[in-house]
Amino acid sequence: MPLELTASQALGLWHGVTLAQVRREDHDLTLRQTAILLQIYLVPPPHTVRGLAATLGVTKPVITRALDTMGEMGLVDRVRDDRDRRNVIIKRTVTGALYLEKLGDLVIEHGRKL
Amino acid sequence: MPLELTASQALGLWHGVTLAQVRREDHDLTLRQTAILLQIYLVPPPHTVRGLAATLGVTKPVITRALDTMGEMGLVDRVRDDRDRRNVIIKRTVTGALYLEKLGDLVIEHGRKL
DNA sequence: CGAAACTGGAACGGCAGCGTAACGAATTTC
DNA sequence: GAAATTCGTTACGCTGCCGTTCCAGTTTCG
Repeated sequence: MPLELTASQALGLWHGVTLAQVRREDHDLTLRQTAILLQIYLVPPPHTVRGLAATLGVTKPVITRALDTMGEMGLVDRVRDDRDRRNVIIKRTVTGALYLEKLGDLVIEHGRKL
Repeated sequence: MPLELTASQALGLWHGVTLAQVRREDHDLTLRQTAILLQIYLVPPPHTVRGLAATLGVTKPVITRALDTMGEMGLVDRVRDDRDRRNVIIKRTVTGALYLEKLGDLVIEHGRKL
C-alpha cells in the first residue's frame, strides 16, 4: 500500500525526526552506520560483511569498523560461520532492536504532527 | 492532517531513504548538519548562530563549523546583520534548496514503495 | 563616557571515520 | 597436495568534527 506524501510533509517529517535525534542522543550514529543497522534488522538474515558492503556500495573496512563501533555499543553481534569459517555472520541484539524501536516511534510520532 | 504510520512503515521508510543516501552521495552531511540545514529552510527567518545553537541544543562552535562546511558547499550563505552588527544572518541559497528538494523527492519516492 | 554583557569566530588538542594497501586464515581449484 | 581465490581484519596516514577556552567586535547600561 503506497504512501502518498507532499514535499512539505516529506521534509517536515525528516526535519522533525532529525532534530529530535540531535537533541536527544549524546553520540549519534553516522549515516552509514544507521543504514547498516537498519539493513541488518529489516532484511532477513544471514548478513555478512561482504554482503553489506555490496549492498551499501562501500568497501569492506567500512563495514568492519562500523561493526566494531556498534558492537561496543551492543547494537550488533558477530559470530563466525561454522559452515564456512571465512565468513562472519552478523547477529541482532536486544539492545539494537530497542534502539530501532525508539527510532520507529520517533518517526511515527512526527508523522502524526504533520 | 496527521499521518498514521505502522512501525514497519516508519522503519522501512527510514531504511530506504538512508540506504539511498549512502549509495548516492560521495560526501554525506552529518546528522547535525542535516538538522541545521532543514531548520534554516523550513523555519521562517531570520536565523542566527545563537538561535540555531539553542534550537539544536548544541554549542555555538558546532554551528559555526557546520556553516563553514555547508557554506563551502554552497548550501547556505552568511550575511552580517546591519541593525546589530554582532549578529550574522544565515541565508538560503539555490543550491541548498535544490539539495533539500532532492531529499524530499527521496522520501516521497520511498514512501510510495511501502 | 567606561564597564558590563552580548554576538560570532578562532585556536587548541583529541578522537573517530575514511581510503588504500596489505595481511592471516579458510576454502576452492587444478 | 600446491597454488590460487575468498573472507574478514588490521595498519597507515589523512581529513573532519568534537568540546573547551579564549578572543575581537558591538551594543547596552549605569
